Parts: sequence; C-alpha cells; structure tokens
Amino acid sequence: MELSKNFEPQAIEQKWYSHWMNNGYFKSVPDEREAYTIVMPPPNVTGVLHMGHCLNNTIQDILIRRARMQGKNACWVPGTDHASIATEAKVVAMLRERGITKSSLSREEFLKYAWEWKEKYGGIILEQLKKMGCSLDWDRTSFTMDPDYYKSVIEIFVRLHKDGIIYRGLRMVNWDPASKTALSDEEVIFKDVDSKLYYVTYPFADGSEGGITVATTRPETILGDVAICVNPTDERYLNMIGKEVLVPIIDRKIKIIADEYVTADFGTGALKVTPAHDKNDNELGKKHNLRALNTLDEEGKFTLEELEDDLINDTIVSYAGVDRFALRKKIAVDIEAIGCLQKIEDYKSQVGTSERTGAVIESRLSLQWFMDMKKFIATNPEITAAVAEEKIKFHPSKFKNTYAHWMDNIKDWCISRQLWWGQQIPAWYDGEGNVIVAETEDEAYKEYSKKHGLKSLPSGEVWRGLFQDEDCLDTWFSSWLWPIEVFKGISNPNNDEIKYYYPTQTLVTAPEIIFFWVARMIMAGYTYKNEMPFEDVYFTGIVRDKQGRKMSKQLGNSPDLLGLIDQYGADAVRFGIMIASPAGNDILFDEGTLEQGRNFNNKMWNAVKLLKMWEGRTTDDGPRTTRVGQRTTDDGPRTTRVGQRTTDDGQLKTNDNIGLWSVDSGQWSALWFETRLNEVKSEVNDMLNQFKLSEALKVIYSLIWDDFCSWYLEWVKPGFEQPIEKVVYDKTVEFFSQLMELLHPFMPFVTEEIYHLLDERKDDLCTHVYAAPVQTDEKILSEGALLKNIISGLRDVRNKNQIKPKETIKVHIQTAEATVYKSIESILAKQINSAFIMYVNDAVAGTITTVIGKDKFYIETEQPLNMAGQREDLEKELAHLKGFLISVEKKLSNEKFVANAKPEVLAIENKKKADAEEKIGIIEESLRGME
RNA sequence: GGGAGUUUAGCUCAGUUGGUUUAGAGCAUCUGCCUUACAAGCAGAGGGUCACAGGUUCGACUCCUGUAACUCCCACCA
Repeated sequence: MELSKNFEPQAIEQKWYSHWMNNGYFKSVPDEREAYTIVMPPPNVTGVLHMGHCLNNTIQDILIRRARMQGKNACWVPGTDHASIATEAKVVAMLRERGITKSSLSREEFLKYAWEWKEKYGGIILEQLKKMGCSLDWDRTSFTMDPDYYKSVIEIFVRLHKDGIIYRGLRMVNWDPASKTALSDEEVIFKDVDSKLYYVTYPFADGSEGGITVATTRPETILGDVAICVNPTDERYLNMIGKEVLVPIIDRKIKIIADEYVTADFGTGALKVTPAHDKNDNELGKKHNLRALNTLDEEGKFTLEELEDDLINDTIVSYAGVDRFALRKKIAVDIEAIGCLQKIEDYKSQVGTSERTGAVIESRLSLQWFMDMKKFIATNPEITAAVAEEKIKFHPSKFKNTYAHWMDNIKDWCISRQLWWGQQIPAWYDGEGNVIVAETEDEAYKEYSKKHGLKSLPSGEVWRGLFQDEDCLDTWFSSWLWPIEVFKGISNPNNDEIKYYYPTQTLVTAPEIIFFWVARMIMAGYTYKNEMPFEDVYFTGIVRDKQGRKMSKQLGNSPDLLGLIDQYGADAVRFGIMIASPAGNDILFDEGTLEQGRNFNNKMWNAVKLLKMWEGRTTDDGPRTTRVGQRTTDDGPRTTRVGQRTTDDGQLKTNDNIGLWSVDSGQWSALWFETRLNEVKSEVNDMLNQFKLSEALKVIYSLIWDDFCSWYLEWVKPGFEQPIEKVVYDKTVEFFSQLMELLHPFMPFVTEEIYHLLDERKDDLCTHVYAAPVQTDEKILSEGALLKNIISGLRDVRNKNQIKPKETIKVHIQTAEATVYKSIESILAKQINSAFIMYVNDAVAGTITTVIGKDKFYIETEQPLNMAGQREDLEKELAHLKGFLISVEKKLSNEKFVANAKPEVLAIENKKKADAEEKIGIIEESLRGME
C-alpha cells in the first residue's frame, strides 16, 4: 500500500467516526462493569460550536475515551438546553424579520414557531461535536423540554411549593427591559461605566428661600421620588428634617426624612428616595411607609399611569413613552431650564446588565415566584459539607471557597420569567386572588374545589374559570435536574439506569456557571437522590485570543472552528487546544499550536511510512554473535570494529555490514524503549488521575517524537536497503501500537488509523482495553540516558568543529569503566558517524578532546583542529565546576549544616563534592595535555 | 469595599511535604544540514538575580510578613 506524503485527516475522520458509530462503540447499557459517566453540560439549542465548547468537549471526550479503554462502561450523555431567554429572543427576532410581532400571536402560536425553530437549528451544535470526534452516546440525547423532563420540572416545582420553599411575592426584582422579564441575581452582570452625577435642587414647598440638593446618577427617576433622606446626625440638614420640598418639574410635595442608611460623606449627603426604581430605596420606603411610585413601564419607557392627575402637566405628558436614557437627557435639560440643576460631575459607577441581552437592568417592583434558598439548603447539610470536605472534588480546588462563600450568602432565587419558551409555571388563579399550585390543570380544579368549594354556573355547566400563570420558569430551574433526569431519575424514580449511572463521575464545565448550575445540581442531587450528582468537577479556563482578550462575537476574535478542523484536522485542533490548556487556567488560543498538532500527525504518519519500508525486509535469523566490544589484544588498545570493514584500497567503508551490530543494538534498543514506555505510561496514568490532561499530553508527545522517533527508531534503523531483525521489527510495531493506545483519547482519528495500518487487527483502538503495566528493569534507563548524553555531546563537538555530517570520524574513549559502554557503543558509533569506537589509556595526539561525564573523548578528524575553541569550551566548563564546588564546599564546611542535615542529604553533598573534584581533575588534565 | 488567585526564559507553562549537581519543557530565536520516514523535517546551541523587600532555617523558586502589578469572584453608597 502506498501511503500519502503527508497525513490527510479529512477522509479518515469521516471513515472512523462512521465506523465507531456503526459498531455502537459509544453506546452504553448498564452491565456488571464499573460505570464511568459524564453528562455533557447541555449547550443552548441556539448555540453554534465555539472555542469554549471545543475545549470543554475535548476534555470530556479524553476522559470518556480513557475510561472506555480502561475497561469501564463509559457513558457520555449529550443534550441541549432550551435556554428560554436566548431562544425566545432568537425566535422573536426571526418572527420580526418575517413581519410578525410576538404580541400578535397567542402563546400556542408562538410556541409552534419556537418548536419549529428548535427542530431546524437545535441539533446543529450536536452535529458539530461529531466532527470533533466526541464519543457521545447519541441514543441518549436529551432536551430540557422533552415531555418527561418537562413533567419532572413541574413536579419538583409543586413539591417545593408544598414544602413552603417556593412562594409568590411582590419584590424588587432585576428587570431586563429588552426581554421584558425578571432575572435572578446571578443573571445580572455588573459593569463599570462612565456616567454623570447630577446635582439637583428640590426647592422648599413653603416657598422659603433655597432648598435641598441631592446628587443622583439617574435623574430620569426623579418623577417617582417620594422623599428626600438625610443622615440624622448630619448637622447641615438637622433643621430641615420634616420639612417639605417640591420635586422639580412635577411639583410633588415630598418630605425630608432621616435615616442612618444615608452616608453624609457621599454626594451632598442627601438622597432622593425612589422606592419603585431602586432596591435600597425600596427598603427605605417600606421602613418609612412611603409609597412606591412606578414611572417606568416594562420596556423602560416613561409612563404616567401611576401619577395623580393633578400633577400631570404638559412637560410630563411630553415624556410619555420616552425611553429611560433619552428621558435622562431630557430631564437634565428641563431641570436646568428651571434652575434646579446645580452641576454635573463625571462619575464612574457600576451598572447591572442582563447576562443574555446586555440591557441595563432596572430594579422593578413585581409579583414573581421565588425559592427560599436558605430554607432549602438547610434541609440537607451535605449540600455545603460535600464540597468543603472534598467528597465532591473541585479541580482546581480554589473554587471550593467560591462555592462556600456563595452558599453562606445565598439569597432567594427568582425563578419566574415573563417568557413563553420554557416550563409554564403550574399555578392557576381564579381571578379573586386565590392561587392553586398543581401538576396539571385537572389537579388544579380538584384542589380548587377541595379548598374553595365547587363553583357551578347558573347554566348548570361546570365552572372552568381558572387560568394558568402566563410565566415560565428560569432555565436553570430545569437544568439543575440534568444529571438525574437524563436517566429519568425524577420521572421514573429508582429505575435501573439511574441506579447504575448515578452519581456520575465527572462534570466538566466553566467556572462562570458554578452558581447557576454546579451548585444547584449539587442541591438537587442531595435533595432528590440523597446523593452527590458527580464526584469530580473539572473547571475549564476561558479561551482567550493571543492578546488575552476573551473570545466573543462582538470582538470578532473567535475563529471558525469548523474551518479550523477542515484546515488542520480534528486531531490537530484537539491537540492544539489541549496542549495549551493547563488545568484551571485560561488558555491563550494560538493557531500555532494547531500547526504543531498537524505536524505531530505528520511525524507519526512518516514513522508509519518508515516501518512500512522495513516490513517487507525483516530477517528471521536468530541473534548473531557479534564482536562488539571485544578485546583484540590483552594490553593493546581495545578496538571495536563497528559496522564497517576495510575495503581493498584500505579506506573505511561504512554501512555495508550493519547487520553485524544491529542484532545486539536492536534488541538493546527495544529493551530500553520498552522500559521507557512503561515509565511514561505510569506517569501519564498518575497525571490523568489528577486531571493534568495538558501535562499528560505533553509527556506523550515527547515520548513519541523524541524517544520513539528521534532516538529509538534511529537506533534500530537498519542500513540502506538492509533488513531489520524480525524480533526488533515486531517489537517496534508493538511499541508504536501502544503509543497509539496512549494517545488515542487525545487524538482519536489518527491513532485509530495508524493502529490499523501497523498490523492486521481484530479489534479497534476505540474499544481496546489497556493491558496491565509490565514490570521492567529500570537500570537500562540510565544506560539510555548516558547514550543520549554522549551522542548529543559528540554531535555538539562535530557542529562546533564544523565537521560535515557526511564525514566519518574516529572516536577514542579514555575511561575507567569501559564495560558501561558495551551495550551502547555500536549505536553510539552509528549515531555520530564514527568509523569505530576505540578505548585508550592515554591521550591521543592530534585529536579534538572533549570531556563528557568523567570520561575523555578523542575525536579523530580530517578537519584542521581548532585548539583555541576547544580550550575555551573546557575552560568554561572548568569555571562552572569550580563555582559549583565552592558552593558545595561552603555547605559542607558549615558546622550547622553537617550537624542538622539529614544523613542522606549529607551523603549527596559529599558525592557532589567528590564528583566535581574528579571532573575538575579530568578537565585540568586535558587542558595540560593540549599545551 | 470584601475575598481568592497569579507573578519562574521572548511567549505559554511545569517545578509534588524546603536539600539529586548554582532551575525544566514546549513554542519562538540562532547556527549547520534538501542525510535514504518526515524541510509541516534533522542535528546542535543560546537564553532566567525564580516580581520586589525583609524574615524563619545549616539551607528558600518552595515556608512567613510586607510591597507592587495583573486576573477573577462577591457586594447595586445614591
């Protein structure tokens, strides 16, 4: 088979994904194996795949694929979230484009459009995940508005209402004028804005000279002012308390009151009180029995509805329907015209904005449904304890403080939304102030008749006058049941699936939704399953661009993911995003890492090509005897003749007798790599257990590129058109396969492809189960390290002396322990293109001298010798060693150190000293020899 | 305003309870190579007072205190 020059991902990605799907590898059903379950954080149905999803789902896929290969029953559940605000906004926008307004539609008509929209666009993001290779059990795809799911949400609402945890009340809520709905506190994002502080004077009502001046950032609300408040100890205003002033423009008489709440130092020390439009003012209003006078409608436009007729004048009429921000400017102009505006100052303040629409939030008095969170979490102390005691482990653990802090300061949760897309609140009203909460309309009537008696109509027909609450529930009030209800744990309690899969193992999500979602799932888990929803929570970072800016649509710095997959391949994208993604840190996305991933694919691809070249040329010959390292005479120079022989004309000829040494060195190399592979396997295993995915990938990358390709393959590589020993070839295929196993969770496509190219297979890598680790002798690792060290050192010498790669050198080693070189000398000779390795007892004249470790190397070359350069290098090394020796000696001459340090530390220091002294001696000797 | 975190090579990060050679990796940079798997490559090299100032200790990148810078979370002083 002819392999392409470079790895071409597009064709094989499609091929393998279909193959995996057709074989049902991603499907999970309960069995006797240990379960490893992840429920995917359901993306919004409106969503398209972005870098955040890419990171998040790659991590989950790595964990799931690894678990599958560990022989666990891996189950990864996909799904989408109905995302009420976001989706409803999209549907409204879509309708607007078609010239339809939401208000012209009935609820049923609107929902029909919404479902159509969902069917059309809702699955896009899931399809995109397939392109990334995500091994999700698609048969389990769930949606937060599936019929059973819907019912479960309603059931939970009713239960919580019964328990007195859900209540309805008139409260100040966060109002989003853009989507015309209330929001929970968590959905409000505070942003720093440059605003103005307006100093407005309210003249005394009795006509006396002057008035009282307040500072406000929101002059548009002054028409709703019902009092002015000062601090009772503020001497400036003591004599004014109780007096009346006139609200500018509207001339309403309001009182100056006093309350500790007001800070004398801020602004003018006088505060205008607008209970309908500010949370604190509202508290103040309640305390002082002030009425809340609403002057803004649900869209944030001025309304005269609650004003008394006698206060309405032409100016005020002209405000009707004016947007709050336009009104702010208008009123500023108008109060200046009547001389009530003292000055305007620049001011930085924080304003709340809607997480979804970005609109500035209004505080608005409104009748909503709430959940009493303090009461709720008090029912199960595990909710807070599990995280604190790390029964549920957060990665990184710092987030457990965030969690604890939020729990300590938890506030009531506003769960009703003035939207249609979502679970409709199961509350029915009779129009006379009676409310019935029940799971269905029929239930509601039953309950109603029990409580209030059955109403009958004069006509004798049954009374059907209850109407259901128009609002729907906060999306998070459904998603908090996700890990339970995807297994029907609410709608069909104690079924086999929920018993098997719950609690799930790992949740991978963004820290931004720790309160929205993570915390609430923990609450729901302990409340409805009496058990944690997951064991580990891995918080991903935020994907930022190279300049560290968060990726966003507005900035346009979010790359097109599918385009990237087309360009680099899914494996390369996965590699790129993971390699730069240390646990819990933000990731700076740089296309360069994708390129690195692509190059990595190529590297492996080319290694396959190399093996394919060897495949047809293996030799079955048993190990041959070699003459490696053998002594020629008893006391003469010990010579090893490696991979060459003398030609007739006496010149050394390389490479025509490679087989002579490749036997031994090949097997030694295989033993070395096997040991190294085992070492890395256990390292990777430890890292993955600690969720250090990025580090694990780095280690695997280096194992494949450096140890396998750069070292091992070069060591076992036969000479040009020479055969490779069968044993070594088979070992090499085996190693390569195991490397693919190790890498597969990270880069599933290329590894599966290579796995099959390497050998005839009965299985697929996707479901291949890792073998148990093998015990290996680690002594060989130090031999390998020594070999690498010397190869690099001598290559450096070649480089520095400008010896051409093709020029053969001759190496003489002066060492006290020639035996340590026995197993590596033939490889060494080949890797540095040396005609032979000889052992000598004395310096060899006319050679380049270098010292590596404690041994001296004399390199014979045809190049003219650069003595000055060599001296310089040796002297530099000598200076370094001497400096080092001084620091060690200083330590050892310190009596306190000798007295206090642990014996093993002392021994190490003594060895360092001896080593350094020995090396210094060797280098000094070499330097003398060069004179 | 409260809390948490970060600060190690040009960039992104490792550095496990203080002591294995006066700090490691990848990327980037530089030098030399179109060597027969791979120039999307090979070989090699350079580069850091571990943010700053103190302290504890025989010994500090590592522990403590303070300072500075940056980041995040929480909190609606109008």
